Amino acid sequence: MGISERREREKQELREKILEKAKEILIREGQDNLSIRNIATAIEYSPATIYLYFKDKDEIVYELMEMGFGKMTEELGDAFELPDPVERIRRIGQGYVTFGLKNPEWYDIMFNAPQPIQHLHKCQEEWGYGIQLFDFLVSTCDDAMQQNRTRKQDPRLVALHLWSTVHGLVNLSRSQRLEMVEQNHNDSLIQRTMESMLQCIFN
Amino acid sequence: MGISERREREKQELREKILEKAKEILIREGQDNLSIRNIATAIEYSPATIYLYFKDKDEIVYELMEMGFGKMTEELGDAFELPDPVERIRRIGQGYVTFGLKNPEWYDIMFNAPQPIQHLHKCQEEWGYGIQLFDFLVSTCDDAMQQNRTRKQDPRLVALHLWSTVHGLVNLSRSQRLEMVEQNHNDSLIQRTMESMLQCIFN
DNA sequence: AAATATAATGAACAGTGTTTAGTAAAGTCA
DNA sequence: TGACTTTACTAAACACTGTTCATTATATTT
Repeated sequence: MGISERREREKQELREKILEKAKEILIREGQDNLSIRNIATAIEYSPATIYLYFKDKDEIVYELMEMGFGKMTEELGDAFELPDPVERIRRIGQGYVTFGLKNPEWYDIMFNAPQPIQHLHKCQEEWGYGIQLFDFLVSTCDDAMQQNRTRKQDPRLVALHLWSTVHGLVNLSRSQRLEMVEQNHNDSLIQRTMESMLQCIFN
Repeated sequence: MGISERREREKQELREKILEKAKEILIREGQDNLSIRNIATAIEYSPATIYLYFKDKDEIVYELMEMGFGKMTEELGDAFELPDPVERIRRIGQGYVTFGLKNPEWYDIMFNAPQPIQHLHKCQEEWGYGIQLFDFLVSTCDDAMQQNRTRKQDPRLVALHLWSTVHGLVNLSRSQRLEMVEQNHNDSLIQRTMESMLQCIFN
């Protein structure tokens, strides 16, 4: 009988419509306006209906985080496949920061918001995308080390150094702290700082 | 006539009591529970009264940010006066990160929250404490450069590199992203990453 | 004591996430 | 087709949030 299958499909469709509208609200109105009621209005259902498709708001934000990682991975494009490890790191770093500066709402959900992590804890699951990205960075740092492009040390320390810096730069910009200490702060200052870091880590 | 002076004094006292209770709530219950109503209950006045002493909540959070800077400066202690610029940077960096990890609520208000910056915009004022700290860092980097302890370059880039990294580390820890990618993440991993950065910038 | 100036508040507004009891619709079977 | 069951949905409520404003209470001055 195809009825229960159709029902399953319809259920899936509404679930995806909720996420689609949530995404639109996030982009157009920001995280502050991403409320259950606003999503409900957008999909033309009552707020309570959303709870038949998602356990809570954390789960919706978690799904948005996954969408964000998809978007970022897409934008990073072929940077992952560059043969030279240092160039790989450079291009990934630039792409990461550019993504963060151009999509602060996405970035915030992916790397700052507590909701997705809360959801992972509730499900006892791992942060797949994050782990994947960090592990790739660690192994790329290891590649660079094998080629004597950087000092011998725990590659996780180099990876964390890199990640912290780009994360810090994006957040200092997003929180308006950078423009408070550097009036003529622009993307170039951030780019040059990144380059300064790369020059200092690799050779 | 001393009456208007006494009134002024009483007004100041209640204002400070509000901030004192706000601070207590922030420490004991976190930023999420720092609501006007909770403060009102704590000072045994109605919520509306608070608006006779502060323009809005942003102003209260701004004042807490200033308190936080006082607290941090205190904890950094004599690190500012170390004669060796690199040692100065090392100790300030360690103090900064330790403060951030031990006082996430304070740190968040000081370096992440939008409210204090919103307040500064409304008053058309500058971020005094932040500028002071960053400028000190820039000039310390300059000192190190004069002593040939680091490559010749714009000291602002080195300062921003340092700040971004420690800011990134504190935020990755605070947002639980670090423990998601490194199960046995502890303060030592962060400390070693900082040391790795210092080894790579200075000599 | 009456008039005035200051201080404080109750109640409301428009919002938030979430739960629950009850209703409407759809599917099943005689 | 009509009765029964299962599924889908929602109105209303709860306990919150920041903020404003008309009204009341208190303190000071005349």
